[in-house]
Amino acid sequence: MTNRVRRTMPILPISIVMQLTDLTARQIRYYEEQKLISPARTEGNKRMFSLNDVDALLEIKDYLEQGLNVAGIRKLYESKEMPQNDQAEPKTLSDAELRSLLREEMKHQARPFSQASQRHGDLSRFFK
Amino acid sequence: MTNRVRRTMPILPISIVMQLTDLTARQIRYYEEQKLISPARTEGNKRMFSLNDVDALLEIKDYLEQGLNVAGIRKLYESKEMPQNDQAEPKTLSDAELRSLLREEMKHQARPFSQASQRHGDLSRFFK
DNA sequence: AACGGATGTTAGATTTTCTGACATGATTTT
DNA sequence: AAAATCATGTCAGAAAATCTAACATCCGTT
Repeated sequence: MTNRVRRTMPILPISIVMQLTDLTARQIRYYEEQKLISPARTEGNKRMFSLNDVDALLEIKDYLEQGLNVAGIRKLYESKEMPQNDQAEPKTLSDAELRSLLREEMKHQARPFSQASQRHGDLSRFFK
Repeated sequence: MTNRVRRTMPILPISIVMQLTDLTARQIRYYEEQKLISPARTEGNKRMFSLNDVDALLEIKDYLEQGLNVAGIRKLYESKEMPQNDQAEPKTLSDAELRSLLREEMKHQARPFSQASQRHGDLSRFFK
């Protein structure tokens, strides 16, 4: 529980997140606009990122490099973060959607995404 | 070594350090002026703090509350940090190199750290 | 009472970040 | 091939965060 607090506490300004992820501010803001992340804001409206946010960004970056597009990543997250809500199905991907995702995958000869999503996402290794 | 990198990497703006330590900006700047800490600076001259810096501030706060004054704390540190191995941080690493190093480590599933820090600041309250 | 140490407060300058708009190269769709 | 879409670059103007420097204040000591 305390752990969750630690990793979700917003402590990093965008400049540092840029360094940590090698993403531009433009990219980070775009991913937020596309609902892939939801960084906190200061009273003055500045974005402030948690360790979890950085993990997510690294994962997003990874997916993009493997050929997925933002929409696909969003779908992944939507279906992944459903286990909470056991109402009906975790919103299954339509055939068309799935085909689109898979086509992207094959094009870039990427591994199945079950792997990538597990590899990254542990920035806490940076810190003690 | 990597552990040292993690804890010395400047990632926190003063506003966050204020929250983490319950110190005012004035206090933090004063302690720097008095050579108790040496936070990094951005290109634009903004202070950027490491986890070690925060630990140090918590320790300083503790000492002050116990009745020591700044001069006394400085003396303490001067005699404590005499040990020869204090050139452990090769100042030759560029920021880019550091970041790349850290990212590499992350990809390769770095193992947990072991080394105990000399300081006993309780930042670990916040981070794993 | 005067002094020095630690902190508060304020002002003006500079840096950082923000949003919004438009530009661009690469694909995909029509 | 033209048009549309995606992800990102870039720029401008505004607002927020931070900086230094100076002066003020509170509180123990001398």
